[in-house]
Amino acid sequence: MKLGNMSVPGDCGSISPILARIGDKWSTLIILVLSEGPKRYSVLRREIESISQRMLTLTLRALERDGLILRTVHADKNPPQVEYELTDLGKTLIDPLYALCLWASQNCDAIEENRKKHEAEQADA
Amino acid sequence: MKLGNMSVPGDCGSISPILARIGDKWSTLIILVLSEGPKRYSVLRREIESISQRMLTLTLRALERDGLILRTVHADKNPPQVEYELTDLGKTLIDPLYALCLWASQNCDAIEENRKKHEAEQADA
DNA sequence: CTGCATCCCACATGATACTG
DNA sequence: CAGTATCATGTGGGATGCAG
Repeated sequence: MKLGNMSVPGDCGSISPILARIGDKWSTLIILVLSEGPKRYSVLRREIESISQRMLTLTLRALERDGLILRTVHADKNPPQVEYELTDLGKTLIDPLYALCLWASQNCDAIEENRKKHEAEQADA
Repeated sequence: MKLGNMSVPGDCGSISPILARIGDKWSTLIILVLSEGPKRYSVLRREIESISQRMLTLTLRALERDGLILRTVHADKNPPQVEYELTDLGKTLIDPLYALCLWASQNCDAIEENRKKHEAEQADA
């Protein structure tokens, strides 16, 4: 795939699935939250208010499977604790993801505005 | 939301929907393809092989609604032509998106490997 | 050529309840 | 605390056919 002057090594068919994973509803959020440092399961749940227990578990597993996060069980503790943290690979995702986040926060107003404007035009027609 | 030393203006509740939009299955691909320049509907269809007509239209409409792309109809032409291009707002997305793409292409092998390794460990247990 | 409408199914996600 | 299991559901997305 090429992008203007830039070119992406590898075909776009191979990056699309990756994009799908990190772009899914929760992965990005989880990675960003974990970028602050290791967190326990319950902490993640609290910080990502809207996520359901189920999806938190599923997403964490998927990210672990891909080697983006590390899951550490402290079985000796009572109550039991499980800590999640980014792997080195996972950490390399912080920067690009943060850039995207920044873009989103900077432009969400503009998008919102465009949406309203568009609705208004629709009403005319 | 905070990310290590960095902090994101606005709460994460507001950026999540944005991330969801640009992170959906097709938006990223379409934006990247359009970053090469304006394209006609049929051209987009050809370049993004796996997309269905329906999803192409739907995604284009959504992106247009958000002011990321511009839709221009050349009604005078025969056969009719419709051209899509990135708006200025849309163009600001290229860089962060490209960064992500680059990451994906650079690390998809590592991820693939991790996945296999993980499966092997599962088999042991 | 462009693209809308309809049908339809699979899957992703949510809610709730239960377990070690 | 950290999950798992089950059920219910909404939506994404493909196929097809029609229209301007």
